[in-house]
Amino acid sequence: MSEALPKRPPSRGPSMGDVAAHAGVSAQTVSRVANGLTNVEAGTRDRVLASMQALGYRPNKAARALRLGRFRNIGVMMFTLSSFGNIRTLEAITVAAARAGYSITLVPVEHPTQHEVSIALDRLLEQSVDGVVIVIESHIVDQADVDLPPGLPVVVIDSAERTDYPVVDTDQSQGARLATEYLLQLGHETVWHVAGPELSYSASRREQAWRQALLEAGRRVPPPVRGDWSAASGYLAGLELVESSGVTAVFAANDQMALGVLRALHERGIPVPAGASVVGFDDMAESDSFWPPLTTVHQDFDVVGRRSIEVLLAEIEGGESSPGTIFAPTRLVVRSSTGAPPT
Amino acid sequence: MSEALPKRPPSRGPSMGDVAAHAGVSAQTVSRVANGLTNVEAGTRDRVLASMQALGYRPNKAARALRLGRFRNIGVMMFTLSSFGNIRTLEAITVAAARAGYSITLVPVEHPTQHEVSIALDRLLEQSVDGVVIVIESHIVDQADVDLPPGLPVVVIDSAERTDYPVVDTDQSQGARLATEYLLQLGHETVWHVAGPELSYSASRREQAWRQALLEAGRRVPPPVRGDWSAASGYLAGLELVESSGVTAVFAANDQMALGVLRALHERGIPVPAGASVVGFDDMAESDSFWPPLTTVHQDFDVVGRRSIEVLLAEIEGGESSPGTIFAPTRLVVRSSTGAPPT
DNA sequence: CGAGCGCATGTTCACGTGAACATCGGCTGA
DNA sequence: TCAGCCGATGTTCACGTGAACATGCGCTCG
Repeated sequence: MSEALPKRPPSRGPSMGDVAAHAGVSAQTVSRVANGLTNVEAGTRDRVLASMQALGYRPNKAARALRLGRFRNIGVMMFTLSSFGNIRTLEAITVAAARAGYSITLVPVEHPTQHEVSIALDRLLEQSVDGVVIVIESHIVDQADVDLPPGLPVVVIDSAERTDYPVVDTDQSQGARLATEYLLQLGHETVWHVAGPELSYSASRREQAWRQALLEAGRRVPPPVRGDWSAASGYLAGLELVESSGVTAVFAANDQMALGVLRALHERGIPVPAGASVVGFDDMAESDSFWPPLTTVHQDFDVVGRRSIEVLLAEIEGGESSPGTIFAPTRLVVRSSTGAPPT
Repeated sequence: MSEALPKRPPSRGPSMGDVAAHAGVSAQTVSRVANGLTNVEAGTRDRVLASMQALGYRPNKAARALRLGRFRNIGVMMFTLSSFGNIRTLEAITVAAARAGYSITLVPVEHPTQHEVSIALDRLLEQSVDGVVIVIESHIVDQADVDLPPGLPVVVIDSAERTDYPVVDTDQSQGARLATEYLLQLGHETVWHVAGPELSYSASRREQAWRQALLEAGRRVPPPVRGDWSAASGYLAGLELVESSGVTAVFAANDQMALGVLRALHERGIPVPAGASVVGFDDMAESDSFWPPLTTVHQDFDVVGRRSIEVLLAEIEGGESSPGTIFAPTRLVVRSSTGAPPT
């Protein structure tokens, strides 16, 4: 928190009053024109528009927000921009919000600690936001002793379990099942798993579905190796898996870790997919160019972003809160990193 | 632009007046406490703080902004979140701004056309922003017939040439030279280049420096192959390069395209680095896990983000505009994708 | 032909805040 | 003892906007 010392007067632009004086009408008429109301005579409207143009008038959002009690602004709280999923989600949210005439205020959380989440949430609430999208492992959000103001519309992404807020998310379970079953179907005896961090709901849901799919097929469930979503952690996990014997199929909880696994396999001279198959999750743009191109579970982040904003706007503008979870389906994208097990 | 129909009154939170009444003081005293002024008796302050707590008071940012003419908000205009550089820059900007007590409003530009840039800029100006960071190929910004309001503080990233605004950027030329000279030093006769899109200043500066370095070393300058930053375009470029004979060293204008080049080389059975060397630009987190791990030019996006905000805040709070360019230095990260040319 | 209605436009006011100025009480120093 | 001053607190006001209400004009219809 640094101090702000306003050294010079913050030159304000022209106001409605200025435009009104220039056009020879009342401020209210300018307001009507600015808001596109129809009950203004064409000639008057043109005159006002001309004056706006001439003076370079721009409506003052602060004044409008103060008057209306609405800001047309949505707060987004996000832990990191390092993960592909978060980035794409943010992009989708931003675009969807912009289309609805809302802007986005992004609040970073540098470290995923309760304390920092509380701080960030606090800062978010002091912003002028009509609603909030939280894209953070909700384990942390749950633990954080923050009480969201009761009236504040909220949507949570990458989360579950709590039923008091609407949740929008990719159907993690379906995707993980897709990946696991595909590998089994190729003839692999079982499937190893490189899991995401413990704190992440998406990670645990993917892991759970992987386990479930194996159990249902009556296969052995090997112990999962845990990473932190990063390619580096995937590499480490890959090295560990290579040590164990009999690993023929690996399902990594995201593409970045899958990339690390691929590296480990290459380093140890294991050909992919001839020696081992690898499947990722996310379908990031680059996974097509991995070596070999990665078979992965495609997530539709655009849908997640769009639906989140829809739900949030329904809350904001309609007042209808709809607790519950909306799932976006996934699909398997088969490329060259998967094949039959070595004989 | 959708219509907003406010169906229910936007429940407002408690105001200073409410807190004042609750604490038995005047609204002005509440204001003083809220702003941390010292001329309030300890007992009074405690009473006010208790009342704030009790009522769940949060200062209304719109009212404050209206009163002060300042918003503590910075607009960021960005074309895409698909490029690693943009993402890291955004992250750095967000963190730096948050540290200074500013929030970030993100405005997306879906397609890099003049028209959309104008629209976006317009929308940004209607937001309550104290300043703007533009992270867009400035070819487009230049062409767009938008006149930024004269008083508005602006910083441009990924740009150059125009001297009326401060520009903060990575030292593209230095980085490209680093990469090219390193490859020559390894014994390669010359260096092929996979360039970025024509519209990008960073791309053209990297290309220019690559050319310059070759010329200075008295080497032949092969025709550059142009991509669009994506791994897919890098793959295509790689296929094209593989056709030409005598390609032993490739400098790709970013890591994503380098990844595509690697894929093309693998596909054609050319070993890296034994058969050909590849260098990227960016040092994205994953490049360490490419196969083989990628030698690349490391950009310090944190510095770029931080310096941008510094310059912008100096403009906003100090009123000192400092046109000119600030360059952040790069460094070469040598990994396993480079080696001596095949004999 | 005049009462009344609809439509364009004007006037008033409050949204929540903080700067400027006003007030009030106690304390210092000649 | 009292003028003067300082520090805590209160009062007034304007920031730019849009809702609610007021005005005034022309036209329709009985």
